[in-house]
Amino acid sequence: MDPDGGGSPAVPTPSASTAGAPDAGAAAVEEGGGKQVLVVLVGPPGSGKSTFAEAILGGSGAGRHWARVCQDTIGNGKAGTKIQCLKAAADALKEGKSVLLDRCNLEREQRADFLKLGSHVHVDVHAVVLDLPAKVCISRSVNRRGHEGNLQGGMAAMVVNRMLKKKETPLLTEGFSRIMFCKDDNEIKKAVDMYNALGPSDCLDPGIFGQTTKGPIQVGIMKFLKKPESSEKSSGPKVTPSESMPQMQNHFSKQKTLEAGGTCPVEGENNKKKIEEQSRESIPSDISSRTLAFPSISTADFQFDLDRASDIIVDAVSIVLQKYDNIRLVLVDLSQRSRILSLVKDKAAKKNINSSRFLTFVGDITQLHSKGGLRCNVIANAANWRLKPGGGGVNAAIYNAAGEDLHRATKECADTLRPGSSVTVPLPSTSPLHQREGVTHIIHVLGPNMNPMRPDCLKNDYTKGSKILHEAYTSLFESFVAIAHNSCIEKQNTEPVLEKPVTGVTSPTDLKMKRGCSYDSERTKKHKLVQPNIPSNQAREGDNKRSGVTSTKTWGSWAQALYELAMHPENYKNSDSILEISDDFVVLNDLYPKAKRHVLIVSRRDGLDSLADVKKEHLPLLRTIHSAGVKWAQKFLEGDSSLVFRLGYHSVPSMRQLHLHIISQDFNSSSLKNKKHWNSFTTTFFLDSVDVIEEINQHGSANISSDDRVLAMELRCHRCRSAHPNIPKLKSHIANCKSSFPYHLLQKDRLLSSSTMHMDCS
DNA sequence: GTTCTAGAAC
DNA sequence: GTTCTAGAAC
Repeated sequence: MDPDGGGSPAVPTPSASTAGAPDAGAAAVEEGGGKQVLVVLVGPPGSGKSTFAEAILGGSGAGRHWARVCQDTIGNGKAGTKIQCLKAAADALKEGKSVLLDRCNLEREQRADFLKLGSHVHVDVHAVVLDLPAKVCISRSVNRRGHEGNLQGGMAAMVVNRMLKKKETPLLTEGFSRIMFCKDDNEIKKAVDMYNALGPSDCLDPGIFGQTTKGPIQVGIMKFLKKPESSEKSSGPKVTPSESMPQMQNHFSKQKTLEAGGTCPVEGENNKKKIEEQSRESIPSDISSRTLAFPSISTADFQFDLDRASDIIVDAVSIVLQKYDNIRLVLVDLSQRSRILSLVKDKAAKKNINSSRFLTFVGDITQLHSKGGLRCNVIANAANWRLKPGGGGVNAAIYNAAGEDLHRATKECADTLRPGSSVTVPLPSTSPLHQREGVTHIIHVLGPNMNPMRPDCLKNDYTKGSKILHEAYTSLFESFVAIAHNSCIEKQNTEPVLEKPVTGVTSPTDLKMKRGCSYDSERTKKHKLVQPNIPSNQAREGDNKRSGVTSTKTWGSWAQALYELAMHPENYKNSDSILEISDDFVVLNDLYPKAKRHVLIVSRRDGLDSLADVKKEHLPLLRTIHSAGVKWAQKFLEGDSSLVFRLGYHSVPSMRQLHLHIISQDFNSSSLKNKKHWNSFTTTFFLDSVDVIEEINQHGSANISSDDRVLAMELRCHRCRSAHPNIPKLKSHIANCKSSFPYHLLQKDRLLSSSTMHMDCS
């Protein structure tokens, strides 16, 4: 075989003859003057690393002994680690073998320890970069089945997308003696042939081979996940292709903005100083990665009523800040006399929103750092539905400032945007906006239109308009939280690579994944209800208006089951579902569990229908119930230490009688069927018991800010916050998502696991 | 809370 | 044709 068959200079022949190579073995490797080789394969999932390694292991070879060290398989079913790979590589090298390192190795940091290993044992360390187009890797990884590391399907697309964004091209200065780039299958085959022909005494020429200059990697996850909608079907605003859609009436005057120097409308101080002070006060130093600057949506060209809009902004901000501790939001407007800024500022103050976590800012959103002293990595764009540059206002300004990179990157992510949704676009590092202002992500967001001169005018239907505007801000903030969360995780945890959280496009309405994810959609099985073992004539009816009931909600007969249980637990004591009965509460398995473990602790206090009725005097009861919850969670953890529990109340429960949910966070249950189920446990609708107790202790009542609207929100993974188009896709995702939980859940014992409860998990 | 089912989405 | 959602009924 001619290893250089194609005559490509990228694939050199071994410098020593491969003919008649001596027999294999560590001694032979030394004798021939050739060295053992550690081949560091560099490439994302789907690039063909394993195929490459297998082809050499299975090839006829020239007598060299090879070992494959593969992170996907080294954990014997569990996720492998870099440490395991390092050890296996060191062992193989000690045995005189050459090593094929089969892991992604895309980042310099991920490669560094293996290069150190190579220098310690005096072997040549080569990099073979499987530099195939992103779309090829994504397509392969999405479509493959039976992958060793179980990275396939839609999840794989997101992982590949994310990993490629972080790719750092190997350099000789890292310590490689040789780096070879393979751009297609043909070049990969030549490289395989070359290593197959490498006898124990052969060595390959040092240097770089096959590299071509390339622009920044533009990966297009949405090409594989999203099917572009036809214009007829789109429910978004429709304009003819030639129309432009300016978002704001006031055209930017950049010169003016710069001179304004970004002054906060409230305090006449220099903004830079103020921002810095605030950062020192209560915000961590790396706050820029957790700051979102956003313009007011829909209030300029789309003519949304400013008073209503300001209510919605403050409400949406309030919700997201309650949910996430460690983020900062900045509403930006160009005008010193901005009415929306002053309305929002007043309402935020009235609502006691922490002014260091939410602020208003006068300035140009494209020059926040250079001219305003405000560091933030993420800015929102008031986009048009076609996600095109032009028009006027914020959209034009951001596209102008970001250059062609933004247009290109946006096209890779999505084609259109519907009112009420958002899409995250990573801004290439080549963009001037990235380089000058440090902006790493743009989140395009589209709000409702009230302007009859613009398409899809809602004709003053503020019921619909307000709903859409709220959805737009919620989607924007959730998209931002996903970025901030990932940024936080990346800093904390550099391995294993495949376990890093992923962020995709964050608009459920625009996200159209290909079908094919497996999901067990069996029709509902009938669950056996708890039946009282006494005649039902003892069951009371019409108790809703009994004195002592403070909430005004009326309960249907079906919603009274827990109340009946709490008042007469003795009637149910033979039921398998009842786990414990005390004077204060009854513990039972939820009849329709939404996770592997899901139990309810039902208060027995008459008059407490839901959290809305709870006052300071009920604190001891709440603490008793909480302790019981912790006890039962601990009991379940003793049976299965892999579970993670959350204890909390529904803001507006369906069933009468105060009850605490203890629910494992796998959400692996056939009873979890719809959006309402999911969102009732994973949004602000679910109030953690620890927070409820604290709020009641401090303010005398629970803060029930969420209502039914949050139950209709987009489906997001409770761990990585990625959005999913429907329940089966979501379930398929959460079954595999290994991202750590959002930051706020990791605080204050909101999550109970074998590690937080200091249990022996061996 | 669930079940049922029409019709939208694929 | 099948899958999935959402709203009505209970």
